[in-house]
Amino acid sequence: MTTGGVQIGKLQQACSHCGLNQLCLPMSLNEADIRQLDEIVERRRPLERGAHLYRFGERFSAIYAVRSGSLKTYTSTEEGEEQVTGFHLPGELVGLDAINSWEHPCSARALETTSVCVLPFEQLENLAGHIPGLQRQLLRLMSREIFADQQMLFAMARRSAEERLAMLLLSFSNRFERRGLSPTRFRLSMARSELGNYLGLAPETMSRLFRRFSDQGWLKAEGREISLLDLPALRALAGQSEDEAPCEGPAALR
Amino acid sequence: MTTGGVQIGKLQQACSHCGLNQLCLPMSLNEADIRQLDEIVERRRPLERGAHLYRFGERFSAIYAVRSGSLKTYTSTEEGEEQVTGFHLPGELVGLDAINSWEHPCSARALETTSVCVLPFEQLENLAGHIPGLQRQLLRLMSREIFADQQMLFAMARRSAEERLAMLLLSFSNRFERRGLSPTRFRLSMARSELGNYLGLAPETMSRLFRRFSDQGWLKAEGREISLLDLPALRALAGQSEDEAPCEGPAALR
DNA sequence: CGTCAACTTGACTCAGGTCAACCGGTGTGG
DNA sequence: CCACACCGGTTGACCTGAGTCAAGTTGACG
Repeated sequence: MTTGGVQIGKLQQACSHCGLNQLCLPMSLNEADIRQLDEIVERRRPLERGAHLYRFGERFSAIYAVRSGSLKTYTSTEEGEEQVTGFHLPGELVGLDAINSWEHPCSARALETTSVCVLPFEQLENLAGHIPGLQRQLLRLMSREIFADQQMLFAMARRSAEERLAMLLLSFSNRFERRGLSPTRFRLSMARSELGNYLGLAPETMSRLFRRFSDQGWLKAEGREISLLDLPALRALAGQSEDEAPCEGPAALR
Repeated sequence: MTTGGVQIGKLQQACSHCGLNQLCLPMSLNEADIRQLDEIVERRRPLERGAHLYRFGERFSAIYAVRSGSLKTYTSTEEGEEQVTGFHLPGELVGLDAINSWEHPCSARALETTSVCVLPFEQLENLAGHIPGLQRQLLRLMSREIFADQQMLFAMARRSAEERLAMLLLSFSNRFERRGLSPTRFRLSMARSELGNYLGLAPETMSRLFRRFSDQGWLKAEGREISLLDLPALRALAGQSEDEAPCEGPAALR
């Protein structure tokens, strides 16, 4: 047992036993392929709240899958402005934006105690060349990220503050639901101001929005504990028709 | 010779002779690998201005590389609102956002007479499994797209209308320059209102911005013919420091 | 108990949207 | 060949959603 971000060994959970494997990279791989993937996955001891997984400008060496907890990724300018580019929940990959330049173009920081699986990129690339299903899944996940960013772009360009918040809440709702958790009651691990930053809104605006939403009876918010009380109303606001498959479409919003 | 979108044969230019091959997928492949890539590339007769390369909801079968001309991609809601998600110049790939769902989540339409190379996805995937350099380049280009979308997100969330326009103009400038064209004089193939839509701005605002920019002596605009007269001023506005490598960083903005 | 950060609330401001009128080029059909 | 319509663009007047600033309030934690 050593200090630092040192590997703890492949003792416990392998991908094959991980409850998230149907959301994550192993999705639709067979037993043997998953075993090969397991060979290259490193598991470190968890990050503490506020700790960085990587920082802007660091050399890229691996992509990461969130195993438990949550992360935010953000860029910052010289002037110190910060822009949150995403919140990442268990089963989701981070670091895909660094493949191009081999440098992380943003930083990733734990919002709570968080453990990740480390996927050393060169080995992953190599393995993907041998396992078509893995290559495909990697491309799919990157494609999904592109799509999600475009949805978000649309939201930022054309949607009002209310609509954006509704979309974000539904996005969380869907992402919790996919993991088998309640789609209507969940605890957010980030501050209002971080949500606001992500949506391009001032913290004061967030506060007013939450108030308006709970006055309308659409949700109850006790601090970071959220209950969504009227999904149809939120969907209507977010511009999702009632029957729209909530797992595809705008719901894939990050 | 047949009608419709039929293949015209691999007569003329193969990737190996294409002037864009250092921007496009073949980048950093060797002769032999490029030949294999050439095997699967289809080249159709050009799209006319206004014609669709694909439409929202269509089954995904291939990604496309722009060879000449230009495209816009856009999503539209049931209510008929349209949101431009990108402009695509020669050497750039489109359709990457469809890999995830096997359906195009947006439409792509030619802004002028445009020819594209068709890369049937299953064959491309297969080939990428055999040619590590190809797989890597594909991942790189997708990664770059993710990064560019995030830059754009940042711009939409935190930047003023002026700053956004400056960024977009510099993006075009850089993209023309990479192709060996003038970074300061170019013809845009899209309407002001399409630029505005992309940036989340009303056409009236675009008009006022162009006026303000030319009053300041930063550019001259005669219709769609643009001359950038003061790159440093535009860079300052866009938040790029003078010496910042213009080919990486925010310049990769699409 | 004091401190600090997250969150609220209210008052005011302003960037950019909306609406309406108008201009000039271009295509079209009589 | 001309009249008309249409589209993209421009300009002005006005309005409003959300940012900003300032002053609390609440809650967690040492």
